Amino acid sequence: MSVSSNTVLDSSKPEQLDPEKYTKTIPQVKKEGVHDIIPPVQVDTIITKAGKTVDNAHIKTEKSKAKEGQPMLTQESALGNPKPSPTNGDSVSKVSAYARLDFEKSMFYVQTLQVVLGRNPDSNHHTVDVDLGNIKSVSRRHAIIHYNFAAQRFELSVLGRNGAFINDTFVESGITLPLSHGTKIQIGTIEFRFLLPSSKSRERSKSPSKQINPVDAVQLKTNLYKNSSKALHNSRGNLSSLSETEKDVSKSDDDVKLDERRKLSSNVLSTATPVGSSSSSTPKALNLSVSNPNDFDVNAPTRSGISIAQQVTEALQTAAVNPQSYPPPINQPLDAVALANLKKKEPRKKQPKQPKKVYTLEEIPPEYRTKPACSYSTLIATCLRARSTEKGMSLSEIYKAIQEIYPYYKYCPDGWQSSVRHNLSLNKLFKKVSKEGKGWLWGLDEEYCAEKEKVKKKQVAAAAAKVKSQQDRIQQQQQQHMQQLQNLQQKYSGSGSLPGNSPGSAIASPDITRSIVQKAAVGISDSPSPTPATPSSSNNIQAQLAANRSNPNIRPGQKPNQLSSDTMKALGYLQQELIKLTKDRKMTDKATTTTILTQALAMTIAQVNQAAKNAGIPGNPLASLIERNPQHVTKILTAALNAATLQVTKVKPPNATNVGTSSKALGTPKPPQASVVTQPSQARVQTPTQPPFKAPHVTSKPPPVQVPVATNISLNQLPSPAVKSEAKDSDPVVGAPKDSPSQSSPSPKSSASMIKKPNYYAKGQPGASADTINKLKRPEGFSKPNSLMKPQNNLGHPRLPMSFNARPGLVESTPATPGVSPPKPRAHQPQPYSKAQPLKPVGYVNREKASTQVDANSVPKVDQHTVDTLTDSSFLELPPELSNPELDKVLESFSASPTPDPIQPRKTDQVGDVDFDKELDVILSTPASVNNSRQATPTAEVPNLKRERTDSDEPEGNTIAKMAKSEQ
DNA sequence: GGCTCTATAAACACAA
DNA sequence: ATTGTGTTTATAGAGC
Repeated sequence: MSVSSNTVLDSSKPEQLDPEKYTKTIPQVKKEGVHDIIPPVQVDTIITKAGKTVDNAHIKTEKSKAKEGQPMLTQESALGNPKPSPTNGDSVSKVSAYARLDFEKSMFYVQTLQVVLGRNPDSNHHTVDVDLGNIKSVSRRHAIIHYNFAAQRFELSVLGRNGAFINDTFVESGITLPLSHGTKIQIGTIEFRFLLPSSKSRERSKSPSKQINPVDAVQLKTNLYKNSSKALHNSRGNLSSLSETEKDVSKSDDDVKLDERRKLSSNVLSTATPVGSSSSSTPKALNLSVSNPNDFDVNAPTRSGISIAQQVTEALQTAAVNPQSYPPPINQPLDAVALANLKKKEPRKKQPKQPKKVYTLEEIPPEYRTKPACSYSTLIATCLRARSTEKGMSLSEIYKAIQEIYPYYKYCPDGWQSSVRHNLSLNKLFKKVSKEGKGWLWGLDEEYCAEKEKVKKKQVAAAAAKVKSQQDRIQQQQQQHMQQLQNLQQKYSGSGSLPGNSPGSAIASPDITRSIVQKAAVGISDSPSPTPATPSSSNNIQAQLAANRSNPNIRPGQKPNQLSSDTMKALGYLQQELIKLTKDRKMTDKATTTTILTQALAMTIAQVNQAAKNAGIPGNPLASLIERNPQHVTKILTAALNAATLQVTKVKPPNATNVGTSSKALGTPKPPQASVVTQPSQARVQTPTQPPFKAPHVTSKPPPVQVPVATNISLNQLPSPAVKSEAKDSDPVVGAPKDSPSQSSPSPKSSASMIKKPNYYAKGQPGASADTINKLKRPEGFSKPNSLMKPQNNLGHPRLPMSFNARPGLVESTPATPGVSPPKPRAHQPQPYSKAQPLKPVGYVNREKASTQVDANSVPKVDQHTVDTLTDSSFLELPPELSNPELDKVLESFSASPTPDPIQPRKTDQVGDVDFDKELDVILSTPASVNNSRQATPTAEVPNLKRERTDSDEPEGNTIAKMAKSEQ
């Protein structure tokens, strides 16, 4: 038989209680005792002999036992050992109890108003106050002795399946019988008697004995619950201190530590002095102690009404809170402080509000331990939908509903109510329906809900449309691509001289040409300009380049990151030169500049390749040319740039000074076209499903600085959907004229929807990466290590680094190379509904920043995009299959054979009159030595050289013009 | 880094 | 005076 707490306190942690604390609280209890409220009744006072508190008595009892060397009575001892002498005042005189259970050879003092008798606890799940041993016939919780307030007596409730014998009469399970002094009880084979204090001891009680009203008990219960709970709540923060005091207790308990005591007491039969709060808190108020076991009388129990009332209330409360649980569950929220507060005889109205029960993790069902994922607004809305009437729901009802629907809030600490209130007040989703009493009845604002739903649907639809437009766009691009290929194949099929299609041509490799062509195809075709501007030239270039792409070795979806280092270097050189050349010019706008640069680059590449092919030069002619005579390349570039400028803008490049220009070369000048962007064939242009890109470029005003769409597209990613179409920062919306966005873009929203996402997609991609931009912000940006960089000390015409020929390892990947998977597109998820978040025409973001005038300063910015594209991975990646050993041979041969200076200033001022063929014939036949010597030319010469050429490079322009004408 | 949304807490006012 | 309710403000974190 064990002694454990039979109070509502956590019996598993009796050590949490600080007897000294209780002792300190006792005076309060006495002072403010509940005597006035709940007068003691017939529960007679158990005499106190020593006048010590029961706490002390309890502790001292055990202490004394230990000190006196008395073994803690085990069940065996209790049942088998000689019963302690009742007259042993030392051992019992300090015991306070309401009753006593006299076993054959031991005693159990009932010091609480509820005592559980049962089998030896075999687990932590149940505890008993009186351990009847590990007998199968005894249930774990076989019987309960409790004080019945209404009947003002102790009673025995039989719970055990096997029933019990009361005064030799079998009582089956579920029966409750009154206990009187001397009642004989037999549970299983264990027999004992219930004894009450004698009237003598009752008389000795100093406590007044008043009649208790059962109603009071009920009231007391309520108040007690509140008080205790509140006290517990208030004392929550004292748990640690309690623990601290527990340590003190353990320390002060010099002989038997509490844990040991608990273990040892498992079979103690003597005193069931609860370590719990009630016993600890009540004794002084109870002010009872048993001076002598013989004091137990047949007559009514003696009590101090207050304490008994409290304990009864506790019992009732326990039963109420855990009706299936006797004794109360672990961690029942009652502790010393709580009980001490309970005893405070304060006016009821001042009693603090009942706090919420604090649940331990174990008490909370696992499924309710986690907070619902939904927000409070969702929470409330759900509850309102589920429970609300037309009148709405009061706050308390909402609380309740939330707790019922989301039991988590049944167990979680308070505080969420504040959030609920906050939400109700703040969220427009909720509205006050009607007033009721102090507060309002809340309901859902259905209109708002509908609006919200509407917006959500819109957003979802917009997102879906966005995705679809992307898909359509990709599809169209693919179709355009295929169509281009077909056209070009037809166009060049008979000639057998596809530019750049020579086996060894790495310059005009499909990768590069794809880059450019796709740039043109995407950018130009996406251009909503209704004017198919100069389709000839663009077609020419695109055809030429697309034809290169027709290389069957390159699959459509293949990553075009397979250029040789030579090619990359050559392209890098060309890019740099283009940038430099463009800097000197007044370009119209970004789109135009992009187009011009693209065309110029394409022209140069194509012409070099074609010339090389015509000359029978295998390998990488452009690389060789750059290697041997970069000045010539610059010259060609200049001419091509002029030609492209003329083609695109129909205006002679203002700065086209280096290469002769000839408007005549173009034949009859076309009427100035507003469209600044070269339009490919209409078939390619049409992108009906992409309104944003249909924004016309045509404008009588200075053309807006448009995002060179193509340049923002990671060409090498095609058919990747990662197409950036939205300008970043200062970039305006494609096709969205600054001044009349609605005109060019009928649906800004749709435009936005189409533009926004590509921006995400483009993030981190080569064409638009910040790194690329940065690189372009510094014209010498190619100074990145290992990049295709001209020496800085060779300004205009740098000699390519010696590593030019070293193909391997040259590739300096751009921030996002094609080999690297593109940045995961951030799903442009619709923003959560926001009351102040209308759909913004994001397409026009920062439009005002876009300059419609492209001056020299703006050109580099435009170049950034262009070069971004041109320097994307397709330019920088080394295609293994193009690692043609022939390249080395050619390069070696070029570098080995001296070449006369081929550059002869030619008098021409006509753009596009550069005779690429002748020029290249000369250039390519120029001994390297001569070129090398030229490379030593100070860069300061470059402008002069260009000027020279301006006057003398008419053939180049002519060639370009011829090309343009042929395309017409 | 800024913005928005959400959660949380606290202070305060008001009414029953 | 107390309590419940409602409002407002501030702060912090997360996501975009």
